[in-house]
Amino acid sequence: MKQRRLTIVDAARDHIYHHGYGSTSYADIARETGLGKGNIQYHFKAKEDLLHAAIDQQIQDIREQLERWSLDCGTAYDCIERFIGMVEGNARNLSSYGCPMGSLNSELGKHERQLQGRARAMFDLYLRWLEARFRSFLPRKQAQARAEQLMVMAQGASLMAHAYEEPRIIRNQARIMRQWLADICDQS
Amino acid sequence: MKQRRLTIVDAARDHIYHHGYGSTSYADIARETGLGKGNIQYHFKAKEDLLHAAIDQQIQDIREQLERWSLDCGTAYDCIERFIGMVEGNARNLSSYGCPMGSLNSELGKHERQLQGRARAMFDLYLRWLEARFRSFLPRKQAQARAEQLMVMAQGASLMAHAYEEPRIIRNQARIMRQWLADICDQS
DNA sequence: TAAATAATAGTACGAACGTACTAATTTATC
DNA sequence: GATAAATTAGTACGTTCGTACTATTATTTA
Repeated sequence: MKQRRLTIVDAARDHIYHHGYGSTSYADIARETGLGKGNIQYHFKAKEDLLHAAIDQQIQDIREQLERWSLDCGTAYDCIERFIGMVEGNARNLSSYGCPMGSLNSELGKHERQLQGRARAMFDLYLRWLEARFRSFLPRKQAQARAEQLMVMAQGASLMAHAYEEPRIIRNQARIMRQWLADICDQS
Repeated sequence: MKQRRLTIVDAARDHIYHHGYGSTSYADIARETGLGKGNIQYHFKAKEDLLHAAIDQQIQDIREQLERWSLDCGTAYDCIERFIGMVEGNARNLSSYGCPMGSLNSELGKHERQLQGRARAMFDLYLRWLEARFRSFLPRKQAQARAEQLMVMAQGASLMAHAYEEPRIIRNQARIMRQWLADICDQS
């Protein structure tokens, strides 16, 4: 049954996001899904498999989200602003638990470099998508630099907001990002 | 013997920075200091005490560093640039292990909110110091916002550089921060 | 120097974890 | 409806961990 697998992965994503990968156990997933511990292990032999599946599903979600944005938004400017809007819209979760990508990368980078490589793929998706949008009105190298800078600001805002448990920090930085984006467009 | 305590705390700081608090055990500290496990526990009854001591010592280091900078640097502009220079100078470590403050806050924020409060004090030191420097040429609210923004950029740069294991990201962002600082000074 | 205190090492214990394994139950297939 | 496969639950095992405890050695103090 495909549905069962999805239930488990969803629970794993939530628990990893809220408590970190190292503090997520089979017992936790079993409790939160109401399934037996052995059942979880039947679907995911090793704990790493659970993490891979959680990341893969999140990558899929991001892909679909970016495709939707590409269709919905008119100009490249609107697309990039949609990204900023997403950050601001998640202010509460970001300040409570940090960024799902950022905090996972931070944790995995400490000891499990191989697993971190998978988590990094999430950043790649956003970075490449943003870079493509910036290329609508900027040369290649500048577009790359701007995409990187925007991700830096978004990640920094998430981390600081999480440290202070302060959604206001996200909102302040979102305003700054919008001004920053407008300035870039004015210049070009 | 005060020296013994310091040896343990130093080892704890390094290990927590490199592997995270959750992946730091008494056995690890014992191995890296060459002391017996029971001895470590004699000096620090609970694991939390070890973390508190590590943070306290780091806070002390930051305090002394900021005082030194306040004396050494001429203008407020120089002071702030010294901060940016520190980030850039640590590019290699930051890309290998992330920021000691940022990654610790990110980890503790997930489950141990009380311990995170102590870690947050490190951010406060830098933020207040930067804010005081910005106030040399900016009104209070603006100085506060600028300090926050600079920390956001520094933390975002560290996190992204760590995710990609790429010191280049730190260096790129340091250049952007310098330009950003120069623009602020021009405007005022 | 003798007694007391501090410091050090080692071990024991209970809990939690990832994993392996087994048995039972459900679902699918012919 | 019988047989095979997939699914589910539960348990057992070996390891690691934080902590508690004991014994031993070094240091201080009177």
